[in-house]
Amino acid sequence: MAVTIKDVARAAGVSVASVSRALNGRDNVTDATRHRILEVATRLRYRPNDAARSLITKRTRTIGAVLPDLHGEFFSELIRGIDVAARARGFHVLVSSSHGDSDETSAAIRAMQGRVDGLLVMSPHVDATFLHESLPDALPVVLLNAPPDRSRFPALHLDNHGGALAMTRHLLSRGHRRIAMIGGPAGNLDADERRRGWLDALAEASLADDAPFFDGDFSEASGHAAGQRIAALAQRPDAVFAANDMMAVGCLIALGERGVRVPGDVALAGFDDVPIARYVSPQLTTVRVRIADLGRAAFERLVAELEAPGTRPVRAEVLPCEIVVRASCGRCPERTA
Amino acid sequence: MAVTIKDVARAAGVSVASVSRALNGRDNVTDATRHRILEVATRLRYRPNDAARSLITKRTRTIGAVLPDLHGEFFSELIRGIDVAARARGFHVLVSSSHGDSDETSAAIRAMQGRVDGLLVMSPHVDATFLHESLPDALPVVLLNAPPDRSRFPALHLDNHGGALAMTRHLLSRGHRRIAMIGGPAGNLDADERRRGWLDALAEASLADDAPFFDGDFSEASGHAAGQRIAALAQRPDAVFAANDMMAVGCLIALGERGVRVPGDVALAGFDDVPIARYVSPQLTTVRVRIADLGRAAFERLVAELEAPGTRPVRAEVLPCEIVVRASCGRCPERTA
DNA sequence: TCGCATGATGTAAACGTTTACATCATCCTA
DNA sequence: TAGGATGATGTAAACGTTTACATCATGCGA
Repeated sequence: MAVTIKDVARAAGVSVASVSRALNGRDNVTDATRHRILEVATRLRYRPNDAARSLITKRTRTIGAVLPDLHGEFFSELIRGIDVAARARGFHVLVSSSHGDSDETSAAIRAMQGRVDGLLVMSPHVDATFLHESLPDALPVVLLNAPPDRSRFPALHLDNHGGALAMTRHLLSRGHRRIAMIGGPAGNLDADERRRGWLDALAEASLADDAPFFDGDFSEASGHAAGQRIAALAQRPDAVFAANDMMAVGCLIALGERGVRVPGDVALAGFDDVPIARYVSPQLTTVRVRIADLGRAAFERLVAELEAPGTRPVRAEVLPCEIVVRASCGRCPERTA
Repeated sequence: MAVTIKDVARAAGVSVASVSRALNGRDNVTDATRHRILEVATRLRYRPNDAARSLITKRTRTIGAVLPDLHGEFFSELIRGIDVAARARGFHVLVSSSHGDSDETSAAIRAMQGRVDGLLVMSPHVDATFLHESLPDALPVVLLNAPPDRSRFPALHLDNHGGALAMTRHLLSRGHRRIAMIGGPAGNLDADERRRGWLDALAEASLADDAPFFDGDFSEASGHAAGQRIAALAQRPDAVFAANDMMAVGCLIALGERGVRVPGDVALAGFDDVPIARYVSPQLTTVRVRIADLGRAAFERLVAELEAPGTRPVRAEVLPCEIVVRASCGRCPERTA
């Protein structure tokens, strides 16, 4: 049988109330008493029972992270960011990596009810309405990279639009005029925003009209397919901007197979800055997203909500990206934020 | 105020005991009563309070996963494997990605006390003694890729030795005689086992004596450095077996920079089968480890311990690896298990 | 010296379950 | 038909905390 607060009280010759007060740092305890209690508690290796505490405080000091099927690096970095921030504040993290469909997501959310003080939810393609049904009004939620809507939930986004805008501007500044894009899966928010950034930058240069766009789905294979089509084009683009690195890598390989040189014949850029980006040849120019920061920021936003519900406006925050210039878009030593 | 078991009892016209029995599937409840209770419970959207339940049952239906700093793919796959298995059995997963030092690991373990029914702990380099101090005797623990010892904990291992043995044998079967290895960090169990497998295979062919060994630390940079030294060697090896894929990639790049062709001049193999392995050129021959399976198996082992403590012998289980033959070791169409 | 404010400490209720035990109705057997 | 076995249901204790409230001692001003 584990040692309880009663054992500590008895051993210290005080009441359980005093033990509770001393251990929770309340001020209405004599220093002498507190000291004695603390000493006894450590000697007895006392550990408060979280269940009993939660039962009465209605707090678990645990948050849930509900994530879709993410590629390894994104997933691990995100969890890492969340976990580090959570630990710093004495919170625990319950994970659920839901595999795609929204039924499973809402099942996971339901299962977490009562075990968590709040939820971090990432669901890049589903529309948020199902969330409103799955979630009890009382539970604080922060959305990650979720579609913008007039939701009652605060949300955090990577600046997909800004990153794509900056990258396309960069390519334009290098003298490229005909800049193609390989897009991501239909209905994916990140993909849409990246496409929008690309288009906006082209529009600034009055080049948006017949800009070549190729469908993709974020997979290396779809990038490869797009690369093949690009290689076969009568009028090849000066540059190709893939909506993520995996497609850029696929495209790079396809171009190589067709004898199209990068960056000699065509410049190439990606998005995400996955580790692979540094290992392909030429190294890939890309947009770096600070994923761990996204996780950390989301957690902090959630904690703010927990500690002072409703005090901060429910709005979307945007985390900046930075472009990372490497060899695949030609010799460009500078690195722009 | 949330709806409690009392509300359900009142609405169904029975006692709380009957509600509890009905909801927990006990057999001593009339079908009629059970049905009525269930109906009322769903109508009222009743959700049992986990804290109250845990308080009395001493169970949380949650397990903790304490993981070191792993590369993205390994981390996410492992969590995924654990999570899927856990969800199937109605368990939750508390994660903690400790960043290296064992102080933090044991802090994480301590923090999880009382919140979890059992622990999955991965700590490839620390010696397991500190675990014995950090862990209460009562808490079931399964170790992942931990050093073998006369521990009281069951453990699961990837078959690092077997994988390296199989890969080295494969290289030998392709006619390579002088097979170098780039090793992993000192004191790392996986690295040691892989080296041992390589040595054992060489010993079988009486080639172990002056086999070239290069130090590495699992980083791409250390592989690159080793590659440079290999390229500069007067008597180059026929093949290089890197203890992980990242070092193999680094080595590949270094060799390419020095004009050493792979697989023409030297064959190359790695370990892990990370996604990058397929995207380098030539594609990398490597040892595939089924990480999600490792997570799943570890969870199942832990659950077995939870449900029938001490019934299964405390011993180490080993999960097989398979070698994946690609272009980097020359044209070898077959794929061996 | 009395009464009162102040501050430390104790008492006990409450949180929402599960479950041992008591109770009660029903059915079967003698 | 009495009485015992069986099985459904109810009662209440228990789990280990936190916290509102009561109590008590102390010090201070009048």
